[in-house]
Amino acid sequence: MSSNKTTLNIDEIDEVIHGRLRLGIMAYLSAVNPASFPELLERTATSNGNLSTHLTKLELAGYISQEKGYLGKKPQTLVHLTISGRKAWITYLEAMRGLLDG
Amino acid sequence: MSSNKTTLNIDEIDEVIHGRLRLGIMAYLSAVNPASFPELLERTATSNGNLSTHLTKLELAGYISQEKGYLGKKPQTLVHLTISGRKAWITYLEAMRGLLDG
DNA sequence: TATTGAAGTTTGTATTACAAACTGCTTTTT
DNA sequence: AAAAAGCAGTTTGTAATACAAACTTCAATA
Repeated sequence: MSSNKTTLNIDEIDEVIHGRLRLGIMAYLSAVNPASFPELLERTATSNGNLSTHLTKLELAGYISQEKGYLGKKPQTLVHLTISGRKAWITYLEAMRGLLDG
Repeated sequence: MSSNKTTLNIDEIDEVIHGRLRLGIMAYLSAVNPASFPELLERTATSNGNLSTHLTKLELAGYISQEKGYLGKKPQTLVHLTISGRKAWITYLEAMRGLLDG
């Protein structure tokens, strides 16, 4: 069994995904994949520095990959949700729904 | 309108509630109100020090109140979800559902 | 050729999360 | 009766986290 009467399963909540900004990134990527860095910047309304560090964390966890290429002559990073990332997202959704729906 | 095309509404996610342990506390209190300190300790499977500090945060936000009394001769703190806390919980649920159901 | 600008990264700081250590009271053991 | 153990919770110290300011690099424009 995945949960019992004596403990809430908050330990099942993946902290890498749970962080507010990373949650936004993952939610967006789950719908739009890949997405560019500037696109994520606009959607999440954060600073580029902050976005960069959080993308690095997601990348280290294996949930996204960053494809550094060019759009014309401008550098453009495309952020891809990986297979592992999509699985983690599904798992996160289930854990949260379990918690939120009581 | 509460959301538009250009931004995810991650700023609507209440950080006081979103923290993993506080989320567990709030979820539990939304079903069992009030709950005792030892009861929360068991359900959340954390240390008493950590539970104490997070309860203080929730209290400062006005989401819970701590009623210090006695069960026989043992001190017992009962943790109550406040009206404001329940409202904030509902709001949080809606924000998260919006984000997760995408 | 200087200046502006876009696309990111690195660095510094303030906040947060967590558990170890502590306090105070009660019950049990010797 | 004194010491030891246990329950209930708080305070304190440290490691990790989040965030934006400052920096880097290259391209387009004045």
